[in-house]
Amino acid sequence: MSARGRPRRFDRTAALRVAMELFWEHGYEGTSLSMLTDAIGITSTSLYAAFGSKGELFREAVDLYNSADWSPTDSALETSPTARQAIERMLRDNADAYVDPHTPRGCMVVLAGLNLTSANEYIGHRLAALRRRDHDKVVARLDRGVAEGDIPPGTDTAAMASYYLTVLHGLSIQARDGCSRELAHTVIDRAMLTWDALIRQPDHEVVAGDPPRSGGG
Amino acid sequence: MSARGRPRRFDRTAALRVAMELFWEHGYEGTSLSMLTDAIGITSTSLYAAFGSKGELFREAVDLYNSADWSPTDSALETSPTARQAIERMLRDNADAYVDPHTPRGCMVVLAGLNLTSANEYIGHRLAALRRRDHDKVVARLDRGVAEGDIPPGTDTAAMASYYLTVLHGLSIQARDGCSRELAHTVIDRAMLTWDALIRQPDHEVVAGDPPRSGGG
DNA sequence: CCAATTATGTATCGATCGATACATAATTAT
DNA sequence: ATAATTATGTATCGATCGATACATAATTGG
Repeated sequence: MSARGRPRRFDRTAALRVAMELFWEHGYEGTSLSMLTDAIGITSTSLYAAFGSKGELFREAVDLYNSADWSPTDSALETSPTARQAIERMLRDNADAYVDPHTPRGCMVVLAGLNLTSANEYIGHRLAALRRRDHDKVVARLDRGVAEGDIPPGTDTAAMASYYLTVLHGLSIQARDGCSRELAHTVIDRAMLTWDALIRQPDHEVVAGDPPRSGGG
Repeated sequence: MSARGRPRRFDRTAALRVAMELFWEHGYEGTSLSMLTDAIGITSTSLYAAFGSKGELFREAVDLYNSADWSPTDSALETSPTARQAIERMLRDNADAYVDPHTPRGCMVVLAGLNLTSANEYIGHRLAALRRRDHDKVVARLDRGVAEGDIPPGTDTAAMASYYLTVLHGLSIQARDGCSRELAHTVIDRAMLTWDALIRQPDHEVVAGDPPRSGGG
């Protein structure tokens, strides 16, 4: 690729990952250039040459965070056979990621852009747009459930999506506050009770849906 | 009180409220001294003379936020006759505050200390301690429900509290993302279904609890 | 070898951060 | 009136913010 010129002395991908974890933990404005350069082990000159600016670096870090390896949401929604299983897997896989001891706690998209100076408000808008996209994906998956018959027609899928995303976003705060994996899954147990209470309408048949798990496997 | 000396030319209480709203909206590090002095209309000298430091000012702002006027949680938990009504009122009154157009959206205690430099981590710890205190209050109210008979003995009140606080914290993010008051209450409708699914055990009588509201008061 | 290209190292930019020194104004106690 | 006390206004502190200028090192293309 970049054959010409003096070769880069550091691993750009590894550096991006270090930056992602710093932004993830401390947020955009809570992460300074000196924190980034110290953690990566390069000078600010090299960082700017490789990534352009702090805002560009953050954008790349968010892209990395949202890539398939890091974000279990897409695969949970797409591969689960029923809408109920899709929601539950989305919640449980994300919860596992939120309390993973190898990475900062909670969701970067939720947590990294909340405390911003006016000059950097666009960062918050970008992350809010990503949350809106997740909301739309959940609604689409629920609508697919309606189309496929495992959700009764007439169900307010938008409200249902908002409810489960509220739980998901709340779990980011719980994770930041140190909650255990077990407790997170117990919370999800309770959140899934809503599904059974709402979807099992008296005049509708329930097609699929596994029983609520108790522990969290 | 402060009879001696030159009288203060600004309203300290009003200034504190302005500071509270700025910290509430932008977080601790997202609010600079110049933002504070510009919004209040005083010089940094006067601000330091009146409040000591940025950290002290923030502490007073959090105290104001947690005072009875601003925090409906305590009154909801204490005055509601049943545990179910206490939880539902806590959620609905807080949700109303989160989307109140006269104040920043969401909960200051949840949102203001998430993106911090290492030097200011104590701010995050202080707010986390307040969230833990809320958790303990909810558990205490649920335990009281067990003692008074409207919750079956053996109920995992700690898990129940974590669940409802997860929903409450998630509503702060939803509020930041612009959700309507109606949608917030619809989310709470769904959250309260968990109560009925868990508390109405087949071998236990339900003593109290109003039916789930649909719209939101 | 030489030119072109790309990255690095040093040193620093102007702006802003939170915080203060110092002199002055306005009030009360005596 | 004078001293003591408290607040204000001006001007600025050292540190850090994100970002760059400039010279040098290391590689490829010719």
